Amino acid sequence: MPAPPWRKSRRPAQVKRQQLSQELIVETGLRILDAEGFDALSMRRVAQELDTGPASLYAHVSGKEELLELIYDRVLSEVRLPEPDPARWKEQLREYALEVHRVFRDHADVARAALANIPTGESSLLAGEFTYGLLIEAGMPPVEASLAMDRLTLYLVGDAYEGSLHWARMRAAGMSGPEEYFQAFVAQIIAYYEGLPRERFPHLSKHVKDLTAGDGEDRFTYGLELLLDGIEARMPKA
Amino acid sequence: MPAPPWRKSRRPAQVKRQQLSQELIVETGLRILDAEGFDALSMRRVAQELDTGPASLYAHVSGKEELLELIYDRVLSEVRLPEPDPARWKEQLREYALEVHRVFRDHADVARAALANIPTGESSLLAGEFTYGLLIEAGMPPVEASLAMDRLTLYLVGDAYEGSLHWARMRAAGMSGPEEYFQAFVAQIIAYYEGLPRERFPHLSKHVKDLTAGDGEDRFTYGLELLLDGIEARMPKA
DNA sequence: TTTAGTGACGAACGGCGTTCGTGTCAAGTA
DNA sequence: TACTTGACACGAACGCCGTTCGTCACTAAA
Repeated sequence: MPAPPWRKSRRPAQVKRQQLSQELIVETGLRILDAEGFDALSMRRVAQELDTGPASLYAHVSGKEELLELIYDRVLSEVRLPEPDPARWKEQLREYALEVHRVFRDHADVARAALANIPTGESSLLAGEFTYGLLIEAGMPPVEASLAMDRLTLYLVGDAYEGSLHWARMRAAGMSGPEEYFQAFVAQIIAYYEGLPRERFPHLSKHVKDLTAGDGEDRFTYGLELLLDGIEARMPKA
Repeated sequence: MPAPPWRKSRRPAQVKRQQLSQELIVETGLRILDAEGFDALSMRRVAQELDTGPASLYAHVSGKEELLELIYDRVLSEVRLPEPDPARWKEQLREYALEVHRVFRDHADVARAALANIPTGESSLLAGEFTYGLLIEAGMPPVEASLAMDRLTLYLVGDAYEGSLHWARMRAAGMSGPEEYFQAFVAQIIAYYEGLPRERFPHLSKHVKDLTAGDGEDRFTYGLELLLDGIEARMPKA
């Protein structure tokens, strides 16, 4: 006996629906984050991408905050850690920092979810163990090694965060590539700084060109070397 | 002749209404920021505080983003700058950093509005001129001085940002003072880290106590000295 | 075959930033 | 003095957001 035509079947194509899962949600969130940026990442957007309503996500994730943490740790899992070699602690710390920097650049906006999270995810912990172990085995006192690790991490995340805000602005301005944005941005700054009154801002207005020198990479490296040198100066002599 | 009773007077007490102005809006926003935190600061909340509707603000401020920038610069104006003395550049830079740190602590959440803003406000520019001039006059090449200033600023704001996120958590947990939060927080971390498998995280689990040593102030100072020492090592000899 | 439990999800709540159109009033002009 | 003009104030609405509630379809145990 056929169903009466006015009774619409409730779930037209249920069979093909893939199961929701935390992993699927995290992966989808990361995809949105990479493609459309932090501001576009909402629970509703993730649900839409999965052809469902926002309420469905809450069975697998306690809320947006947890989702962000999960995405962050998922990204950190892309960081490749070498076998620790305390004799080369400085080189290895530098390589580690550059590796994290690279991963953060590939997932620009993930840093917005990162600051002030005590690492509890698997990948964060592994990264922490690597850094901390390296400093300890190189001879640094435990308390100081904690501070050094903490500051280095703050630097990595802080720099990435700043970069991601620039990225967001670029997107908001409707630009396609970093070059275009960078160019327009620098031009703006130069124009503004050159218009400053010389007597009140003698140094800034004199060195406008130098102020805008160096891209993000240069700046990151410079700050990194500052920190590493500072740490080295405090490392007990072998 | 009395007005018909059904026609309610449109503006009951118009006389006493104070004029809106950009300064008033900024000051109100800052008050909310300090008292209730970043997440409580909304256009509607500011308008409410001024006994008006949110639309009224847009005559004086282009939007929330501009409001945040204005508040940020307003806060920076509390930073007191000494007369530059290049011979004492390191001390002065340290004092400057501590002064900024102090101001950011008084207005915890303002750092959330600060990252990635090329300084265009009056106070930001004055701070920049101070820092930059100090490095230049101390003998640092202009390009390198730009990098050093940039990284130092990033550190100041990044640290404050992290602190403000902690503050927000504290508020969300309904705690009253930093001590209570700090205590609960540290206890949580210790418990978690002690539960880690020893074989995978030998260093982390061995030095749990040391990992949580040092309060925010200690950490800030340590990172600051790292940077300053790094800069000093690059400063051409006098 | 009944029951208990779980995941999916439509609908709604309260909040957000911002825009539109209208209303009011003061200053300038004829 | 009468009229025009323009700036400001603001109620209402639009389209978002995160989250919660109650209900429904379905599965697995009893």
